[in-house]
Amino acid sequence: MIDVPGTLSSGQVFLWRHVGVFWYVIDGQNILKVDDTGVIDATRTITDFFRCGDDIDRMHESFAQDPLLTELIHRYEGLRITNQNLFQCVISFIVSANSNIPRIRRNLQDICHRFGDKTAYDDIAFCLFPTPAVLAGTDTHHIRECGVGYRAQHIQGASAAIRDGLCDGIDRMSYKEAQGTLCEMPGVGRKVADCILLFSCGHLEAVPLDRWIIRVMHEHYGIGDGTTPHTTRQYDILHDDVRDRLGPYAGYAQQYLFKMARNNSEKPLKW
DNA sequence: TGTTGACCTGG
DNA sequence: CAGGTCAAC
Repeated sequence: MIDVPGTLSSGQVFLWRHVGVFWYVIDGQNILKVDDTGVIDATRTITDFFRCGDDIDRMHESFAQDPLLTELIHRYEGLRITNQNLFQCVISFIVSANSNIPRIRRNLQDICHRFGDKTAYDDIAFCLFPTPAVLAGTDTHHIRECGVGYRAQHIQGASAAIRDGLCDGIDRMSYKEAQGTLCEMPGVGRKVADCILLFSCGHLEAVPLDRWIIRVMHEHYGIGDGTTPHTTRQYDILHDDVRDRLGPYAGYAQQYLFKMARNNSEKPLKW
């Protein structure tokens, strides 16, 4: 069973709307229609957005020696890792850098409204995510008008790289190979790359080390010092330690821990 | 290789 | 400060 609202609001995916009993998810040039059981229809292709093939039972077993994760998989039962459109995922997490979730959502919505094709589905108006070619051909001055600030340059550069085929065949690359490819794009460092590797390339060993996770790993596991790594080498060392500790489903574990950290935070979450 | 700051925007 | 990245010492 999938916890659809819980998954959609877990900070992996930003462009979704709740209308009546359905959720509509913008995924590149595709719109997914989702109910509480999962994807039931789409404008283009029905994709396995919620990764229904993942062996959740096996994941539970791999967490058996970890009391915290064992508790969290029950508290947040049904939380999934998503499988998103690559380009939209790249831009989403470039936009996320040094920002916050309410603003990330607003920025991405603005990008769709200004540069994406308008369409209708179930008599509801939507704007699709723009194509790489469109954003690559847009002056950074106009991209900035979406409120993304200095990231506009990165968005344009990454769009051009993808339009020119940089990421072709990335699904067949190893974790390290794909990481190297992704990090060639402006605005994509280790953390953003891990988000893309996990949410779009199916690498469950990818663990995005953001401020929240770094804090949790220090406080609950005694790994790292709780401060954000500032060099790639530092990030890699910490990543190896975290991955070793969380196991083969480290990416899932990260998502549970991220959810916990945010839910325990002082301020009420703004969705 | 390691260290330091700047960087758009808005809550 | 916020789900980092980049570039100049």
